[in-house]
Amino acid sequence: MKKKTSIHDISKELGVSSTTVSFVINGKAKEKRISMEMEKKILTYIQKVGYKPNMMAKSLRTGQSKIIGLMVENISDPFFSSIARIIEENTYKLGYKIFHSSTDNDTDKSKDLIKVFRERQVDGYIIAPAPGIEEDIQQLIDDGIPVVQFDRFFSGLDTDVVVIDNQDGAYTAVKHLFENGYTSIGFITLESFQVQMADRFKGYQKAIKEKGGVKLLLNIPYGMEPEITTKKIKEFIQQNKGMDAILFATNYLAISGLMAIKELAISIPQEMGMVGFDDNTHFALFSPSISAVAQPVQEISEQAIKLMIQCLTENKKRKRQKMVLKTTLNVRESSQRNSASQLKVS
Amino acid sequence: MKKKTSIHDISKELGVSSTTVSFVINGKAKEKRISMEMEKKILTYIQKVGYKPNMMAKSLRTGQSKIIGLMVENISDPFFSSIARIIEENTYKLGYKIFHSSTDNDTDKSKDLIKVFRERQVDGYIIAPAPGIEEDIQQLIDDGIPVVQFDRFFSGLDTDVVVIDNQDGAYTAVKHLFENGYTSIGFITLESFQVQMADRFKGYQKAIKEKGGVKLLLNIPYGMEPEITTKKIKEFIQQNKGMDAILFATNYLAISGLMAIKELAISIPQEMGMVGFDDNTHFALFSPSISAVAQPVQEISEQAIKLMIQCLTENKKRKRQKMVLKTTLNVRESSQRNSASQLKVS
DNA sequence: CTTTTCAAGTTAATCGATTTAGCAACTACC
DNA sequence: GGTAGTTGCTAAATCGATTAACTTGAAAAG
Repeated sequence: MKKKTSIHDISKELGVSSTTVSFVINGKAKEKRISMEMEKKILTYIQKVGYKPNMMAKSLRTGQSKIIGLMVENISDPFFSSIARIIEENTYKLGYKIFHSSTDNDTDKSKDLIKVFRERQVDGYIIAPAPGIEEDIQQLIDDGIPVVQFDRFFSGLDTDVVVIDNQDGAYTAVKHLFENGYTSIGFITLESFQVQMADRFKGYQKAIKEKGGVKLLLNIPYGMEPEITTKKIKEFIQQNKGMDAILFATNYLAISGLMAIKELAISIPQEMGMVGFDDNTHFALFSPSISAVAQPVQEISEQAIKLMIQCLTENKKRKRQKMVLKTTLNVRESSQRNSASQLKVS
Repeated sequence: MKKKTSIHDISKELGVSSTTVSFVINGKAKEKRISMEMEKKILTYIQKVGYKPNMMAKSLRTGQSKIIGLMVENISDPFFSSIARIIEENTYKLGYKIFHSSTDNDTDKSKDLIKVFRERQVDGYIIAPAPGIEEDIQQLIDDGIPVVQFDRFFSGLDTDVVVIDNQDGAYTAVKHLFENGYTSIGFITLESFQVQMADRFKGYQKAIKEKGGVKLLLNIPYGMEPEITTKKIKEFIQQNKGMDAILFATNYLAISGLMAIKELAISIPQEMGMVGFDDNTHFALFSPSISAVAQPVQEISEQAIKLMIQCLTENKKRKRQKMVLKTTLNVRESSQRNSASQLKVS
């Protein structure tokens, strides 16, 4: 095991002080009045031995780890993994690394993760917060650590926020179903008081009220096995014979719902229309293809990074921003019984 | 911004030396003969102020970062994100954190990432290597840094390896297609010399040879846009009219293939059978459902961690292991024209 | 000729831990 | 009473960087 070369090894080898080497490495040669020849000499040598600074030492001294903590619900969920991918890619270019962790939307796990991140001197947090960690985030803020909330947020906290217009997304989806001839629309969502879910419900409710329709609601507890979810959805469908369309509040609920509908041998979109919240590449490939409210994943990621970098680089007393991004309704076969698929039948 | 309490703050406050505090924190109280009262006193105080050690300082001193680098092809690919999730979860319990990065299977990007990881003093690497980074990994080995290769590997390197039996997986899939009455089976794969792809091809070839069939091969360059891939697959299908089944070498090739088949209005499994390599939760939900060779994701992840932890904790001269895990063929509708779906038709 | 200014570096403290070597005080034993 | 052993703790070096403060010699200014 070769010992890595340190800045001291370099300084000894070249017969200069480590200060000089440090200045050169950090591009402060001009500023600190190091001669061109010295600079060249050091740079050449560094190149030759392939010196790489020890970030641990650097971080210890400067107090900056150049690590951003990313806390999501579940990194294996396509929505979050896409975001993780983009965030990772972009922050990397700026010299930051990402620690990420899945919270499972669990309070204790989240609290614990924040602790671990703090031990690691993470510079800032991009976080889709689990319920019940408001105080922990407040603590971060009090300690001057930048936080960007995304996907959902605690409104009582003075942080930057990137979210989508959940209410509008759900509203548009339900209206779309009405316009396509569906009359009794159900909403299957998570048993959750988090804003993103609450807003999707509000959007649903608003659309229903406008039409004077009846609310048909199913709440699934968080973290349920897919099979159990499917079973519950089947029961829900059977108990509501008149229901002819469903809006699903998350992508995996839509998947479980699809399974339920398949098992009940109900035809989509003829007997039952459906729209999912949060689109997926595969939705276009199902037969029938599945309509969905698409989140602007790229934009969410980029805005979250942008805000985080602003926090990290600009003056402390920046005003916090809240970005609300628009969703897009991707209309496909599953929600249109009076168009394309209708034509096929006739 | 409150300054975090350090071990010195504690020692000063309690009027003891920082050595003593350190011993207690690291559970060496008995070993280092610290009295019970002193231990209790320190532990109580630490609890009270919520002290958290600075891992940067710790790492600097000990030379261990307790960080494992995970390099995958693409973190937003379901296969890799599932693995990332499991690895993250399990290593976390052991006090390790994960840095991960997507290589895009790109040589330069991978080399660069290894550099960055080294700066960060990553303790070990779990890596699905991109082509052309054999020397860089060898360098890691020479420097005594543990490496576990997974999914694919360079056979010239003395590292632990976790892979699946790609050849057998592909062989079984093709044989299955033959058994279900398909006679002319194509193979759509990536233009790649990496072992995992080479082995899948070998398995295909072996099965074809046994039956005395004809090889029908399409190589798609890596990193192609899905639309272009779909176009190429369409052309391939049209140029090979006799071909009645296809094995796809990756999950996203299967998706592009599905799109191509759909656009050509060819019926599955009647006119064309198909099997994907690498299963996906959604495959069971397509109509028809898609058969696939499933990788034991959980086991791959667990073995990779196990081997890494062994490297990290056991004596240096451990013998490297190569684990070859079995795949499972999940038979669904897309590959059976003479069974369930056949019955429906008759 | 003295004082300033400037160029080109260097010294040494520091970040927050770990760890080796050692010190004082007490007990035990012959 | 002298020596050895034990108990309970501490001093100080160290990891590899950064950086404020200082030095030194030469040129410029007065």
